[in-house]
Amino acid sequence: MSWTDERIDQLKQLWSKGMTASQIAEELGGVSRNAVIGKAHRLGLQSRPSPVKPNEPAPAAKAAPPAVPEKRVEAPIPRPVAEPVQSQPAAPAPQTNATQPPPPPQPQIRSVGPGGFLRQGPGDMQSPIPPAPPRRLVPAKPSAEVADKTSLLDLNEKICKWPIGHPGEPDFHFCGKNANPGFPYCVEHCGVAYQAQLPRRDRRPPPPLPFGGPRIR
DNA sequence: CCCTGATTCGC
DNA sequence: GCGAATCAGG
Repeated sequence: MSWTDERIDQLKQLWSKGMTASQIAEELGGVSRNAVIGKAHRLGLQSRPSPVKPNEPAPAAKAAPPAVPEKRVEAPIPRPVAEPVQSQPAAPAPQTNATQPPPPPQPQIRSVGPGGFLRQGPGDMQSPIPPAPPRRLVPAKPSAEVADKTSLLDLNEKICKWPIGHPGEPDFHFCGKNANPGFPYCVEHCGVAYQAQLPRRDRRPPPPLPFGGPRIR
């Protein structure tokens, strides 16, 4: 396997996402953990909490220099703390590529689920699936605001338990629609929750989670 | 032992 | 540039 632009991009994303080198290697396939680490360093990716680091570069144990200290003194700066931290707001450029107008993303039905819900390919999923309800900046009144929301206490086997929003937030609740018989979710959310198993090659985007998407602060 | 990332160095 | 081998901490 070679490091194509695509794979490099995946590496960057997964690495910055906090995945371990092993996980990334497995995800990419065809590369070892070491390959991932090596590439990450060559790319200049910021290293996250590493098990061994805080010390000054110890003498290479391999060469085993008997008495001669070191011929190439690299003058290690004691405290190079001020490293230009490049913030990565994960805001990819618009990429207004005139040569390649984005093809109309047509939801492709992969199969039909037991309850009649339509399975989609992962690539057809919208990024954060259930759009999180508007965030409140101030705590809402517990009573009126949450009155019509399906709370944890309202859950039973007949209603959809798909979470809306994030736990702990005032307006966190559950879908509450009629559940697909035999499933914890309604037909609609079953379509999101249960996807046809596809070969690894086809699995591009990260698996959708039954939440309002990754927490963004 | 397992895991982790860092580093080295032959290719 | 690549990555196996190696190192070293948890």
